[in-house]
Amino acid sequence: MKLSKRGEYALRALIDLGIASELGWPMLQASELATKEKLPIKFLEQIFTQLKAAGYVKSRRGKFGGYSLARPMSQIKFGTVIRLIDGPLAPIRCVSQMAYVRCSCPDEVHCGLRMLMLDVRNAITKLLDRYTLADIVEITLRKLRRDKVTPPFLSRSTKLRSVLPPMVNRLGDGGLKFNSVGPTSGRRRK
Amino acid sequence: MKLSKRGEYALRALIDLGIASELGWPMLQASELATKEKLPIKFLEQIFTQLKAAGYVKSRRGKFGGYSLARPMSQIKFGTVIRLIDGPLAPIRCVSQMAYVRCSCPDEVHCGLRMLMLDVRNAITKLLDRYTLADIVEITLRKLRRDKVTPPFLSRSTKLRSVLPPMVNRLGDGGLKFNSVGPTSGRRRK
DNA sequence: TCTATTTCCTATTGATCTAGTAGGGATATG
DNA sequence: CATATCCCTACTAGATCAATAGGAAATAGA
Repeated sequence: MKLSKRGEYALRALIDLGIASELGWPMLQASELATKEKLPIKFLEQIFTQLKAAGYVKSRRGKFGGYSLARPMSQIKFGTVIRLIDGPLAPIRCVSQMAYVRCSCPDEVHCGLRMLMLDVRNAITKLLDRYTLADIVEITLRKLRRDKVTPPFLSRSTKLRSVLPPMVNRLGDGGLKFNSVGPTSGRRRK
Repeated sequence: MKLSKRGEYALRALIDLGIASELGWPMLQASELATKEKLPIKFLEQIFTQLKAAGYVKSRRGKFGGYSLARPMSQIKFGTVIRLIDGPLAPIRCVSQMAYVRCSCPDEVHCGLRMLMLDVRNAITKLLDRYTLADIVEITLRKLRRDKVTPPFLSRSTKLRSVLPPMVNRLGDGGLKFNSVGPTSGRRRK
């Protein structure tokens, strides 16, 4: 039940790439991303290599090079990316659809643990296989605008446009039902 | 997104202990459980030690010793057990309620990844913190009876009662809504 | 062409975790 | 006392994680 750092950085990178591109900045440099999000550069490079090999990003090298998304954000599902980097989503292999392995229990059909874990698996994949990069980018942008905050990797020194390009807003407000966040939860309305 | 073997065996042990006890067999031996479920004995012993220290099981040693549940099954939640053995349920610590740790991202409130992972965490805990051992044991027993199967660890050589004791059946059929299982999915009705 | 900047590629490493194994001690039964 | 059980400590081979290191190849501008 854990996302590796590698996986976490990969998703962060994709999301940032998505946000930047949506704001008219289709290409980001690894170093840029690393400093802003405080990730180790060399590690991030490795991750990009992996993402590139899988067709999620493309790159340009040399001066003013960088990485950009290689396909439409609406076709990048989180589940698929996580599977690529961290392996199967299921808590135990005997409930994995994509990478099933029989377990050691004598009777799989009547295994209570399996029933429970199948539900857990389904709950996880229901979210991760449904939401795409487009969804998350959209929601994040909405939040950022609502609170009048500029995403950090856009505070570039040179050539930063003073006015943000008009944003697409395909969904009505409240389209996706993310639980509102609130720090560590606990009490909410005082 | 993964349950360790240690965690898996712990849950298996508890479930079997629950089933056995519900059938009038309050105590099981580690060796017995290990052979029937095909788990390494010594490893299982270690796990029992841990479960005992946390108050889930109690033990009796010497000849005819064994392990039994130390508290009512309805008070044993899966989430708690897994947290004990495998640590936090949340995919990343910054969305963990029980073991929150701030992550490296510059702005937690506007972090898209965090929003998504919070949903995943909630989906997981919603299941694991709701279902108790009592629930799973009940469902499993129902399934076993429906299909007229005897749980393997009850096929003990000596002193096995010929007639199973009357079972409690506190819930109407279909009370808990587990997805019906079906082998590896794929095609179903040929 | 030369230099600076970027991605690309391969190898290595220290730390931690996983899934056990090993060996024997303490305790209970008959 | 013999036997069966849990109890306790230590150890380990292997994998995985999260980087780090060093340089090669490509690109842009002077």
